[in-house]
Amino acid sequence: MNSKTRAAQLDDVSKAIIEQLQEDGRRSYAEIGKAVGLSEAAVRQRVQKLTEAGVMQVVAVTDPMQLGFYRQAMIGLRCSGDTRAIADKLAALEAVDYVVLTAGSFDIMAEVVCESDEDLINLLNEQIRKLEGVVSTETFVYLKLHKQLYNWGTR
Amino acid sequence: MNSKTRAAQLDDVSKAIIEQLQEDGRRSYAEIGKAVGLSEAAVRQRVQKLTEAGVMQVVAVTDPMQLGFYRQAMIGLRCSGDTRAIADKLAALEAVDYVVLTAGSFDIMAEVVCESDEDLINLLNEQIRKLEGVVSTETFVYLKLHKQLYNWGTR
DNA sequence: GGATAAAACTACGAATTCCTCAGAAAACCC
DNA sequence: GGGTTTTCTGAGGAATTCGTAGTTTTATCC
Repeated sequence: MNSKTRAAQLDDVSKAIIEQLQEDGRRSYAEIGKAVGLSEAAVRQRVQKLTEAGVMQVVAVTDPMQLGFYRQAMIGLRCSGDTRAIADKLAALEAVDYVVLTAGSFDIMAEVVCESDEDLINLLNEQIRKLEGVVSTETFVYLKLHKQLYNWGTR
Repeated sequence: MNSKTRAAQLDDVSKAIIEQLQEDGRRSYAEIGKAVGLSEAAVRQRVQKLTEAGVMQVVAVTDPMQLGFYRQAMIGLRCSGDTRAIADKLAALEAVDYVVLTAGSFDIMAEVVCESDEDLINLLNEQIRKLEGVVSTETFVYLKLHKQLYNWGTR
């Protein structure tokens, strides 16, 4: 039973808790409790359950630009053979932070984070395009990140 | 002076703090202090500064699948005119959680989160493809999310 | 429908953490 | 060197979290 693929229907209270933590991941259980109408302990239990179930996790997210990674790109890959195996190898690369199997003119899309154009070129030629089964790639260099949200699931 | 675009070089201690919070965004300041060799108050001050500077934020991230959004896709857009204006309009759509201006055969790439195929079709036809300046779109439906990381910036 | 089991919630004391502030140390700038 | 700013530490009190026990609610089974 893979609980990661099926939706456990969340009630409004759990959604409200998630919303609170999407605004501020360090907000206190007590404060969240006040906002959603639950005791502190109940909020704590729910957060623990939601986290264990993989529905939600509280983490720090950073801005690549501010950390010296000046070049980001989305790479579309056309492949032969088993795309899952290729996706595994892509996922193992340090510079790759996002990999998804897709339907369409690309079989896989991967987002990469690099320190410079040179790193990106190296990554592409030395690592990605040498993978067996990768037929061709198309690179979309990021000019400007315009929107990035983490708060779906509560609308 | 837009501090959001230039990297303020982080020292190793701040990077270590970020790593701690990437593992668990609710870890206590005292515990982080022990791990990085700083007092609890100093950790708190640094976290506050990092957050205010936009280098990092601690938030809850959720799994769309577990929340009933069964259809995700990346949409590549070819546009005429000012792509920034179009990106703004895309960003304003609820179902759109990620918008980036790119160089390459697409001018904009947008990730969307929908509850069903029908929602996706509606979104595409009623909202996105009706936007002025959108010449053509290509949709890459997600088959399987393979990797999703939030811990660049510390490698 | 009633008994039983499981799950979710509340309450509360103890332990821990957070917040504020004052002062020390370090870094920086003429 | 003197002055200024920034960063850090330590300490006390306030607030939060944790663990646990007991209660209520919900679900299950016959």
